[in-house]
Amino acid sequence: MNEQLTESLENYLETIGMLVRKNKIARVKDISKELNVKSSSVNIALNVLADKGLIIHEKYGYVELTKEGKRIADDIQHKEDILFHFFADILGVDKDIALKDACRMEHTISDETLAKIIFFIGKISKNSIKNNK
Amino acid sequence: MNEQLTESLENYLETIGMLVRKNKIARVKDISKELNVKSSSVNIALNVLADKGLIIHEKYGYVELTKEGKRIADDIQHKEDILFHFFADILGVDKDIALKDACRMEHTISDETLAKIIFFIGKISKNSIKNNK
DNA sequence: TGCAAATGTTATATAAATCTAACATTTTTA
DNA sequence: TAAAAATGTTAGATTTATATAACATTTGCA
Repeated sequence: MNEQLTESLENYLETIGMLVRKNKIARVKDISKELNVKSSSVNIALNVLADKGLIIHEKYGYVELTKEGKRIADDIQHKEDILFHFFADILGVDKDIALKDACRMEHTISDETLAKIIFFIGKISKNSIKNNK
Repeated sequence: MNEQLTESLENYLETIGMLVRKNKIARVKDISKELNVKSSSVNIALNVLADKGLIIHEKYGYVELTKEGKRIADDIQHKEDILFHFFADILGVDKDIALKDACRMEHTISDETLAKIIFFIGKISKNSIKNNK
């Protein structure tokens, strides 16, 4: 159940999660547009994800995340959010660059390092309040 | 001249740089051992790197970095060093995990974000001295 | 110094991720 | 409601990165 997904498959899951949040549904066309790949590529990826039990996709129908698929999608989105916040708001990196970096690093950062970053953000924020800046 | 290398090719370059630093020379066998790939895979990668003008590799001979190859290898190594230092020494991440994360993220972090991290490390260090801790 | 061991290379195969082109189904609309 | 447009799927090709197996060269030592 816990085999490692490729960066590509993680991106598909994350995108499906985002589309469901935004539009209630996720379609092949939307995934394709979002990831800048052809819909034939999307189909192949969806078959793999369905085989792994991470999505449900009936022919010509919408794409849905299973419970496990949603867990993974949310986890990756969370990593992206933390990294983006850290880069853009704490380090002061340009927002476009911060997002691009976060979208790549979300696939490789360990839970341990992420946890330390979250802890660090908390500490920094408290200090800012204490020092009134 | 500035086409983007794959993560795999960057790892080969970086490893060659490390071996030359450590042993004066880099051999196919050592690269293979270091990266945990077969020497046939190393050979294929070396051909690609030679085509791109990043290494010199005469048949059955040692592998050398060109000036441009060395520049790239050093750049990646520098990114790894900064990330490792930041994770391990500033955030307090376990050294093994910090290194593993640094070795993956060194391929995706932008120069801008790296520069902000370097600046941040400098600031933190100064504060530590000022606050005597 | 010649042979065995170590090292390096090439040929061929496989997996992942993408593409184009052809085809199928569904949706929209005249 | 039938034809056109939009969307989805499948087949087959390409690229990258790896592997195994067979072969070539170099090195080290009896």
